[in-house]
Amino acid sequence: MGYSFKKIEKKWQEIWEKRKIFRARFNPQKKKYYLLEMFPYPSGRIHMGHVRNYTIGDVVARYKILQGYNVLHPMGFDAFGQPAENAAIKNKISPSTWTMRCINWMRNELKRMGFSYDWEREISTCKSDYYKWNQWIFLKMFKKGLIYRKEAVVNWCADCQTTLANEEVIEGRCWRCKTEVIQKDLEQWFIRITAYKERLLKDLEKINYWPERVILMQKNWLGRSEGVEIYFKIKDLKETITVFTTRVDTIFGATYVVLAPEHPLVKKIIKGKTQEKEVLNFINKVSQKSKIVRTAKDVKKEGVFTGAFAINPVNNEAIPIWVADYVLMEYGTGAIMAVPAHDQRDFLFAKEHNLPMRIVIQNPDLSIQDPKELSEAYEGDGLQINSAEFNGLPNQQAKQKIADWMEQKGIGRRTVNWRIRDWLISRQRYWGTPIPIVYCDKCGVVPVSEKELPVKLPPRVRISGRGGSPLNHVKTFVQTKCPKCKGKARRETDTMATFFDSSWYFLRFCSPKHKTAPFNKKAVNYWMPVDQYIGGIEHAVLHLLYSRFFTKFLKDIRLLNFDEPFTRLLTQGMVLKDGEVMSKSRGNIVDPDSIIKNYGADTLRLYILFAAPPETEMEWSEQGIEGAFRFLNRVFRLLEIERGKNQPDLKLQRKLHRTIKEVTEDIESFKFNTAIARIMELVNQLYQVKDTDIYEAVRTTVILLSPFVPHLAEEMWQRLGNNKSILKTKWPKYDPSLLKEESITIVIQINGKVRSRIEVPSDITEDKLKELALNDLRIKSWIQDKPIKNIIVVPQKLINIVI
RNA sequence: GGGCAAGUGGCGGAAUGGCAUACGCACAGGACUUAAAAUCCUGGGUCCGAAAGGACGUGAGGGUUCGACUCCCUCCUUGCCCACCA
Repeated sequence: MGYSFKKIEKKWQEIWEKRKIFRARFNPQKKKYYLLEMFPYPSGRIHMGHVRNYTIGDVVARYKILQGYNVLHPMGFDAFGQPAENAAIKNKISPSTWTMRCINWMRNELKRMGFSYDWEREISTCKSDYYKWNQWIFLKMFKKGLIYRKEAVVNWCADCQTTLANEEVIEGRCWRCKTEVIQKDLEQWFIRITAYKERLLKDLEKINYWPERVILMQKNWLGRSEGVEIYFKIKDLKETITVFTTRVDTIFGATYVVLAPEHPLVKKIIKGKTQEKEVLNFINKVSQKSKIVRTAKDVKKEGVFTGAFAINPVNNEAIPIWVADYVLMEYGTGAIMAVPAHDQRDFLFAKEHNLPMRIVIQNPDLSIQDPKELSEAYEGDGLQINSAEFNGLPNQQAKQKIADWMEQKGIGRRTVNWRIRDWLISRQRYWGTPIPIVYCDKCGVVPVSEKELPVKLPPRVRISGRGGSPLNHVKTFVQTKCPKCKGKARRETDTMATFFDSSWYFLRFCSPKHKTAPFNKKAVNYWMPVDQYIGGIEHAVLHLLYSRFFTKFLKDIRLLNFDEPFTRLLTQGMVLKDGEVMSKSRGNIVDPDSIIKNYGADTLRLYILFAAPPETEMEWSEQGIEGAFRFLNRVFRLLEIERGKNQPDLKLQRKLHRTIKEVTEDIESFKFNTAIARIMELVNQLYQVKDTDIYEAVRTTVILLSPFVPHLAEEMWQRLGNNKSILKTKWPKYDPSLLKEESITIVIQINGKVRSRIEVPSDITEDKLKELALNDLRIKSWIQDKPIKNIIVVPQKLINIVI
C-alpha cells in the first residue's frame, strides 16, 4: 500500500533520461562542481555499500544543481580484474561476455535508484578505447625512466597464480582470496613511485579537506624516518656492512650485528667457515616459511652465528655477525646493529642466544648499571654512559653530536629511510591491460610505438586458472615484429594491475570520448580537481596514493595544471546487519533490489541517509525502512490537505525559515540524518495547523526534500502545478528576520541545576531578566535567605544563580 | 607493541561548555471503524512519592568550571589502521 512509488519512480527516471537533465556541458562561464563516487567493480549486483555510497553522492549532486552549479556527476565501471576470469572458468563464457552482462545489469540497478549520473560519460576500463590510454601513459612513464623491469623477491599468491603489490598483501595474505602470500624470485615490471615519495608526503600538507586519519595512513605508508647509516667493516674481508638506525645514540651499546637471511653478503662471509653449512640450512628453512608465519607474534626469533665478526667503527670492537629471521631484507639496509640493552627485540634475541649486553643510556628511574639485572630493554631517554666522550649528555643531544662526529670521521652518514617500495604492476593474468612491450633478440626490451596502440587483448583465450599468464599460449598475440628492427619478436604477456586503470579514470570522465589523448586538456583543467570524492576507507592508501602519484606525473609532463586530484574526501561508513559487516560469507546480505521492489528507491535512499551520519557505520533495520516509508506517505498526503483560508501565522513562518537554514547547513556539512529530522519536524507542524493555506510551505518542503527523495519530490512538484523539473528551480533562501523568536524560554539554574523556566520577550535586558528570575516563586523558595554569591547570565539561554 | 576513532534510553541516533535523550523505530493508551489494517492524537530515562516534587543519570574514577555528554588526566571496553620498521 501507500503512494504509488513504482509508477512515479519509473516515470521520473524516464523523464530525466529523455530530457538529458544530468548531461554535463563544458562551460567556463559557469562555476563547476565535480562530484565523484568511487566507481564499482562490476560484480553484477549492487550491494548496500554501493547504495549508501552513491546515495550520499546523489544528495550532494542534486543539492549543488539546485544551488546553480554546473555539476559533473559521472559513473563507470572498474571492469578488469580477476573475478571475471574465475567466473569465466566456472560458467564457461568469456570474461568479456561475463563482464558486459554484469555491467548491463548493474547500470540498470543504478538507474532504478534514480541517481543523477550523466550516462553519456559512462566508461568501462576493459574497453580498448579506455585501456589504450593505460598503455599510452605506461609508455610515457617508460620514457621518463619511471618504469623498469627487474628480478626481485616478490609477493606471490599461489591460488591466484600471480604476483601482488606490497599494497595488496594484507596481514601476509592475498587481499582478494586471503591465501598466504609466499616470496618468489621473479622478473617483473615496477613503477618507480619512490621517485615521488617526497612530494607525495609533502603535498599531504596541501590537502585540507580529507579525513585526518586518511592523511595519517598515507604518511605511515610512505614511512619517512630520519636516522644514520653506519658502516661496519668485516674483519679479515674487504667488505662493509651498512646498517640503518634511528638510535645512533646507542651505537656504543651495539654488541652484535644481524643480517637478514636474504642479505647478499651472507654467502660471502660464511665461505669456508665451519658455520657455513649450518647457516645455509637456516637460510633455507626461513625461505620456506610464509611471511605470515615469519612475522607472527608468538613465534620465537631464530638465528645463527656466521662465524664472522664486524668492527664497530666508534670503538673498533670486533662484534659477532649473526643471521636472524627478525631482520627483514625489505626494510632499511637488511642489516642492523643490535643494541640489546635498548631494543626489546634485540634484548629477547640476546637472552635466547647468550649474547652480551651493554647499557649506554641511563634510565633515570632505575639506576641499573649491570645489564644482568635488566628484565627488559630500556627504550626511553636518559643520560649517556659507557659512550666515551659523549658520557653525561642527554641522549637526544648525543644523537646529534654522535651523528656529526661520525660524518666527520666518515664512518656514518645521516640519511632518510622510507617504507614505501616501488610499485609492482605486472600480473600473470588475462583480464587486464596488455603491457605494451616487445622483446627482440637483437634490440632487447622495446616499447611498442604510440601509433600502434592499443595492443588489443585477443578474444577467445582459454583460461584454466593455472600455469602463468594465459596470453603465453596465444601464438597470434605473442608473435610479433620488433618496432625497431622489424625482425621477429615476442610480446610481453603479463598484464597490468587493475589499480593502474583506476589511477586516472577521474580524468577520463572529463572528456570520455576524446580520441587523440587520454583526455582533453581544456576539459580536464576546467572540471578537475574533483571537488568532492566519496568512497570507502579501504582505499585510503592504495587507490588514493596511486591516483595522487599519477596526477603528479601527468602534471610533470605538462598535461595537467594541478597536482592533487581530490579536494575533498568523504569516507562513508559500512553497512552492518546484527553488528556485522554485510557479506556473502556471513550470509547476512540484504538485497537492495528487494527493498526497491517493496518500498521504492526513495524509501531506501531516505532510510539509509536517516539511519546514521554518512561517515559512521550504520546498522540495517527493516523497521527503519517501514518508518521511512511511512514518512514519505505522510509527506505525499500533504497534497490532500485542503487549502485553508488563513495565511500562515508567524509561528509556521518561523519554523519554515529555521528549517531552511538548518537543512542547508546540515547538507553542507554532510549531516543528512539531522537534515531529514528537521524536515520531519516541519512536516509534523504542517499537520498541526488548521484552516491555513500551506501551499507555499509545502512547496518549500518539497524542494528541501528533493535531494534525498527525488522521485517523490518531482511528482509532488508537478502536482503543485509546476511543469518544469524541480531541478530547474532554486534552492530556497531563508529570511534572517524570521529566525528571531519574539519570546523565548529562559532556564533558571541554582548552582548549575535547573530549577525553573520563564517565558520572556527575546529583547529583554539583563537586569530585567535577573529581576524576573529572582522573583520567580520556585526560585524564591530555593534561595530563601541564603546569600547570593554570583549570578551568571547567558543571553537568550539561561541564568545561573550561585548561592 | 604503536597510532587513531568511538562508548548517551529497549534500539538507530541528537546535543561539542549552558534545558541530556531532538528526529525516528519499538512499546503502551486513546480516537476513527461492525472489525482489522491504514491514519490521527497522547505518553514515556531510572528510583522514591498518591501527587506536587525530589534524588540519581551520557563506559569507570578523578580534575578544571558558576555550569561538563562536551575540556584535561588515569583506567576499562569496542572498532579501524600500521607493525620483528631497526
